[in-house]
Amino acid sequence: MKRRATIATVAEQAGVGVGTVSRYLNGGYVSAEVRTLLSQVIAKLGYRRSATARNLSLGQKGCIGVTVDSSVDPWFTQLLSGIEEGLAAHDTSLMLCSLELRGEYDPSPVLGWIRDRRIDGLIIAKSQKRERSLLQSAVDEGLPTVMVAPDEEVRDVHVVRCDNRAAGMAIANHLADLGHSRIAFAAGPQHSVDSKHRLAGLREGLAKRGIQFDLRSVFSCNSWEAEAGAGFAETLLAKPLRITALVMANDALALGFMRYAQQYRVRIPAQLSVAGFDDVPEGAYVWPGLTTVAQPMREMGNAACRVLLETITGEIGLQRIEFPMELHARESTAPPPR
Amino acid sequence: MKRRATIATVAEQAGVGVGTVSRYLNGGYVSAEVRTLLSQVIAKLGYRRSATARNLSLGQKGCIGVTVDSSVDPWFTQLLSGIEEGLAAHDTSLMLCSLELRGEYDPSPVLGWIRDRRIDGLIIAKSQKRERSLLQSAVDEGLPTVMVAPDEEVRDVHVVRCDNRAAGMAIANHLADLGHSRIAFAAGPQHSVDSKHRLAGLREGLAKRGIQFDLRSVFSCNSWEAEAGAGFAETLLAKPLRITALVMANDALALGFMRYAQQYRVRIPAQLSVAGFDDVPEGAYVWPGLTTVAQPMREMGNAACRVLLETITGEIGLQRIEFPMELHARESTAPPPR
DNA sequence: TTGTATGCGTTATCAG
DNA sequence: CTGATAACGCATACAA
Repeated sequence: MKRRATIATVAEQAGVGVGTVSRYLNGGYVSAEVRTLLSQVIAKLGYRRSATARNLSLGQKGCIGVTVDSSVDPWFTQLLSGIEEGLAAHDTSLMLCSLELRGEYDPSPVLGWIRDRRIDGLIIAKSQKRERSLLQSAVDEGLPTVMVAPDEEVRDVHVVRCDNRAAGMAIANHLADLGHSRIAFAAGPQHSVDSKHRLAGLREGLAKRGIQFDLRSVFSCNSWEAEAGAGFAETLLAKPLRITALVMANDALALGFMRYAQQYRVRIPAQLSVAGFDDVPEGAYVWPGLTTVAQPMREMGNAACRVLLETITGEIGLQRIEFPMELHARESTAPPPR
Repeated sequence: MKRRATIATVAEQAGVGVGTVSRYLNGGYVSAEVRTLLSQVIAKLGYRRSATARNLSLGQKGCIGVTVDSSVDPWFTQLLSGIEEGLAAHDTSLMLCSLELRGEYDPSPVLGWIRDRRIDGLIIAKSQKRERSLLQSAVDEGLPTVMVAPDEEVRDVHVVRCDNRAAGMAIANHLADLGHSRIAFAAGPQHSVDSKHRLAGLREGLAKRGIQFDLRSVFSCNSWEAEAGAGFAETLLAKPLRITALVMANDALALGFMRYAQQYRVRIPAQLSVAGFDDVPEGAYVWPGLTTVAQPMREMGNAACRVLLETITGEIGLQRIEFPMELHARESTAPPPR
C-alpha cells in the first residue's frame, strides 16, 4: 500500500511549487492553465488535503463542542438537530459529550476539550449550577461559548433562551379561557430559574384574570424527570382532588404524571386537565395529547450555532437572544368538570 | 495577551530539551529530579499540549465519527449513550452527524470525514440501502468501521446487531401464552431485513404453538415512524376487527398506532393487544405501557466502541456480534376478549 | 537518561 | 502570478 499523496506530491507531479497548489486549493491567484493542470493531477492522485495539518497551520480546530447533561434527553435531541442544521455547509464538525453517564457526573472530557483547545467553540445546553466550573474554564481560556436555555442567570457568554414567564402566562390564559379556577403547579428542581419563571408567569397570568392562586397550590417534584412526575402523582392522587387543572414544570414531569394518573383510572382531561412546558415530541404521541408551551428548539439550535460561528470568525458583542414560546393546545386540557 | 506556552517554552524554562519534555508527557524515561522540575514548570506556565499537533505528528485524529439517519431517534440516543460510555477514559472524542436534516438526505459531511481522514474510525447506526455508498467509501479508504443494527446484510466491516428472529419468537410465545390465536403483523420499510426477520420469527414461533398465521394477516406501514403507525391504525380500524393481537415491527409504529387507537376509543388491551420491538424509553411512559422486545442499546454501543477502538490500535479480525433481545411484558398485552 | 534534528501536511510570507 | 522557506506544536529516531 503506497503512501498517501500530499500537497508536495501534487506540486512535484505538476511541476509547480507547493505554494501554488495551496493557493489553488484555497482560491487564490493562479493562472488558468496551471489551474486545469492541477485539477487533473489532483484527480489522478486522488489527493485530499489533511484537515489536521490544515488546522494546525491555521491555528484552528475545525470543530465545535456541544455538551449537555444527557444526550438522551428529547429536548436536547431537538436542539441538536438545530445545531447540526446550523453547521451544515460550514465545514465545521460537531463533537458531543454527555456530562452524566451511568448516573455519574463527570465534566472532565469537556474540560479536556477546553484546556487542550480541541474545539473552536462550545455550546452548553440546559446548564445548571454544577456547570459553573465548566463555564468558568471556558471564560478563562477565552473560548467562544454560548449557553442554550441555561437554568441560571448567566453573564460573560452568549445566551439563547426562551421567555418562560410569558409561557407561564400563556398557560394561565389557556386554563382561564377553559374556565378553570382551582389550579396547581408542580415545580422542577429547587433552584431552577426556569421553573420559577414559569410559576411566576402562571401566577401573574391568573391574577390578571382574577383567579386566586395561593402557595398551597404549589408543589415540587425536585427534578425534571418523568419518574418524579409519576412519584408526584402518587402523592397528589392519594388524597381527594381539590383542583381541576395541574400545570407541571415541564413535559417530562407531565408525561410521568399522566402515565401514573391514567394507570389509576383518573380521566384526563375529564376529571383533571394537565399541561406542561417544552413540547417534546412524545407529548404529541400519547393519548390524550399533552397541552404544552413549545420552545422552538431547532431555531434555538440554529441561533446558537450562528452566534458561535460568528464569534469564532469575527468579533461580535455578547448576544442575548430570547425566543417566544408558543402554546400548543392538545387534548390533555378541557373545561373543568361541573 | 501573551502567546500560549508550547513544549519549547517549557523546555527552555526548565533548561532541558524538548525531547525530554515530550518523554515526560508521554511517560518515557526521565530522571526523578527532572520530572519534578518539569511538573512545576508546566504548572507555572499553565502549559497544555496541543491535541492537533500531537495528532498530526502521530498520524491519527483522536476522534471517531458516529452517524445515523437522525440523531432525534430515541433508539439511537440510547445507543449513543453506550458509545459515549465506551469512549470514556479513552481520550478519544466523538463526532456526530445526522444523515437526514430538514428531510433532506445528505451524506456529504460524513463522506468528507472519510476522504479527508478526519476520523480514526466510524460507527454507522441503523444503516439501510442508501448508506451503501458511505460504507463503500469507508471500506475503500480502509477506515475502521462498525455498523450497528444494519437493516441489510453486510460484509467487509464489523457488525453489532440483535437476534430479531428470536425476538419474533419471543413475542409469539408471549401472545400464545396469553391465549391469542388471531394475530396480525404490521411491517416496517419494504426492504428491511429486521422487519422480515421479526415477522419470520413470529410466524415460526406461532407455528410451533400450533397457531396458524396466513399472509392476509401481514400488513405494511412502509416506514419506521410513529406517523405511519397512526396511519395504519386509521385503515385497520376502519373495518371491524378480526384480530385480538397486533404486532408492530417496532415501538415507534406501535406507539403511533396506540395513540390513534385510543383516540378512537379502542380499548387496549381489553379489545386488542399491541406489541412492538426495541424498547424505546417512551414505551414505558405511556399508558398502557407497551409490551416489547428490548434491544440492549447501551451494551451494543459499548461493544461497537470496543471493537472499533481495538481495530484502530491493533489488528483484530472481522467481528460479528449478536445480542439477544429480551421480552418486556407490560400492560398493552393481555388475554384476548372472550 | 538526555538533547538534537527531522518529519507530519498545510498555510503564509516575501522576494522573484 | 509563482516558488522557496519559515512557521504550526509535537513525537521520535539517533547520537551523545
